[in-house]
Parts: sequence; C-alpha cells; structure tokens
Amino acid sequence: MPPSPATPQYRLDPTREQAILDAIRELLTEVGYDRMSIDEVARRAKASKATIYRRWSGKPDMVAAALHGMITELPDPPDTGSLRTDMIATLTTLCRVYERKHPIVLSVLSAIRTDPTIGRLMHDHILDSGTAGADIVFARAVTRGELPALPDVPAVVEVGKALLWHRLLLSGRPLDDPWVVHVVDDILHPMLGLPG
Amino acid sequence: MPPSPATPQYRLDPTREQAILDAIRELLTEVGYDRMSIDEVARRAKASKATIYRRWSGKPDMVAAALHGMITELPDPPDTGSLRTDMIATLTTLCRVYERKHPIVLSVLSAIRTDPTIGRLMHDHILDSGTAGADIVFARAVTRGELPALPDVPAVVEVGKALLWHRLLLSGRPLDDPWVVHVVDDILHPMLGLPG
DNA sequence: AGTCATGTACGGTACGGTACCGTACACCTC
DNA sequence: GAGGTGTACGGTACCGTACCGTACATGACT
Repeated sequence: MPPSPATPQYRLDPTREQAILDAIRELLTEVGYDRMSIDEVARRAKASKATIYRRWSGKPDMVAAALHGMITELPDPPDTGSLRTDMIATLTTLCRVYERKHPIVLSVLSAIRTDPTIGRLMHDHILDSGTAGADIVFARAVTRGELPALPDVPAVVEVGKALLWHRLLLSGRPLDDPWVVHVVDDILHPMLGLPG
Repeated sequence: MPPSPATPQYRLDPTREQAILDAIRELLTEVGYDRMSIDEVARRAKASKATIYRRWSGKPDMVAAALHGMITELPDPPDTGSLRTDMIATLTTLCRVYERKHPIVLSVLSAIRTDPTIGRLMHDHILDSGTAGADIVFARAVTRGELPALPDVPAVVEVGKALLWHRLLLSGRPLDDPWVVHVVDDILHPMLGLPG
C-alpha cells in the first residue's frame, strides 16, 4: 500500500494545460486575439477541443488564463557607476522585456473593447512590471551626489513607459541603443535638471 | 462638332461612396477591424455588396480608403498670455482630437500585423497631425522672454504625444483637465528648465 | 424639341466555399 | 465503471461572385 496519501487521483493533466496555454500565447503573438481560433490552439497543443473546453468556458477565459504567468520579475538594476549609465542600462533591459511582450499587448489591446476583463489583466500582469528599479537607480544617484534630492520618480517613470510604448506600438521604429541614449540625454536628463 | 473627344464616362456616384466610407469608419469604431464584415458595411450604407466590390478589391483596400479623409487640420493655438496656459490649451485641444481618433487607432493597430499598408496610412493620416502648433507656442514664449532660447521642440513633442497615447491606449484613464495640468507642471515644465 | 435605344450603376438575392464555435458521443486508460 | 480524451457533427457567420430587374443619364434619331 502506498504510504503517501496523495493518491494521484488523476486530475486534469497539468502538462496538457501548460501546452495549451503555451499554444494560446503563441497564437496571440502570431495572429492576434480575434484571429486566434480554438481549433488552431487545439492543433498546436496536440489536444482536442473537448480537452480545452473542459478547462475553460471560452476564448476570453482562456486568454485570461494565458495572461497569468506572464509576470516578469526584473532583477534590481546593477550599479554601473553613474546615473546616466544606470538609466541607459535599466531602459535597455526594459526594452527587451517590452519587445517580448509587444505582440501580445498589441493583440490584446484591441480585445479590450470586447472584453474589459482582459484589459484589467493586461494592466496587472503585463504593463505594470519592471518599473520598480527606478527608485533604486535614483536613490543611488542621490547618495552619489549626482542629484540634489530625489526627483519626482513616478513622473519620470510615466515618461519612460510612455516613450517606450509609443515607440513600440505607434512609431513602428525599433527600440535600439541610439534611441535609448537619445531618451536619456535629450529627455530624461533635462527633466531631472541635469545638463542635456 | 464636339471638340472634346466625347468623354461621356458616367462616374460612380460619389454620394454612395461617401456613405460606404462612413459606414466603414462607423464599424471600425464600434467593433474593430477584424470584426467588421462587408455584409454589415453594405447594410449600414444601404448599398449592395456588389456596389462596394465594384470600388475596392477587399477589406484592406476599403479601410485604407476610409483612413483617407481623416486628416484633421488644427488651427494655430491661440495666444493665452503665458507659456503655461498656451501649453495647457494646446494639449487640451490635442486631447479632444485624439479621443475622437482613439477607437479607430485601436482598431487599426491590431491590423498592422496583417496588413502593413494600413500601418503606414495610420501614421500618415492619423498620428502625425496636430503637432505643428508646438513651434508657434515655444517661439512665442521666447519672444515673451519666458524661455532663454528655443527648446528641443521635437523632443518635447515626442514626450507629449507619447504621454497622450499611453494614457489613452494603455492606462485606461481619461484625458481630463487635471491630468493635462499634471503633464504640463510636473513633466514639460521641468523638461524646459522651468520651475515645476 | 421630343422620342427612344443604349449603357451603366444601383439594390437585392442567392450561391459555393471556407472557417469557426461549442457539443454529443464513443473510446480508452486507469 | 468513472473520468479524461479524441472525433465527428450541426449550426453559424462570413467572403467574394454572379445574376436579376430597375433607374437614370447619355446621345442619336426623328
């Protein structure tokens, strides 16, 4: 007799579930929310639609589940020696994260109209991550003596996020290094009262 | 004797064309690009599908046509007496314009992946309008003596547009007056080297 | 001028074909 | 035999095209 009372009690296979969620994220990235069909999800996950519908009630439900587990915890930004290089490093890291999330955000964005729940999930799990490092960077700059006092960090973060997403979603141009340097030197530095 | 080489050529009725384009814009606003069906366009425009397909080859073509004629020429910003109030007035005007365009931008955004042409049209006809007034406002501030020299206007415009679209598309919060004041006082003013 | 044949655009309808949704049912493994 | 799984199916929505009969402007002919 097995001593573990954990009689496996074969529940819904979590492996399957993960495969399905991966397929959903894949399709969201590739074709967007509206054009993502359940048939195709099933095909990619090598599962049947019945298997899918046993778990979730419909497309919004599935996508909501897929958006969970996309929270990305960023490590604290490393001390590069100066505020300027700290900001460049932090922004560059954020660029890579946003670039990865970009297709999904784009897909889901248009679905907000149809399903407001999706919008909330997107904010909570995708958009609001990766901005905690700013406090650290600016606090470090104050102790270094580069800044006379802590700036209006939320405002700076607001500008940074807005610039990133605007560039990514609307301008159609890449989040490359020269652009990051431009943001830091021509926008953030002046905003902090430092020489451009 | 007819000097004109008899170009009889009845044209397609421009009235009908306008009704169809209006219906397209309506549906783009209401349900988005993907969920817009030609049948529904025909129904709303009180036209037959044949009439529509006689003019355009398919959905991308129609939407492209509908995006034309959405260019909005803004009047030069009025002189309100100070740079701060000028900026607030200009931004407020821009807010109203963007709010109107917002649903269509949202719809079309997700279609960029499918049809890059749409993306180009959106930039040319929707996004790049309404920023010419900035030059006037800042030039006026210089002659008033409020600014020592002309600032980096493109950078300021970049920040303004990014903040507006970010707020509108991603934050889900309204472009209301307090927010505009916050942008001017907490972000643009510091960026210009003025007291917040 | 008045009449009429002609050509075109029009709304409406119907169709074949495709893609998708959500479910009923049979299978198959524990 | 109980429960997860795969297949097959009905139903719906949409696309793009073809065709009908009609309305109307044009241009020729009387």
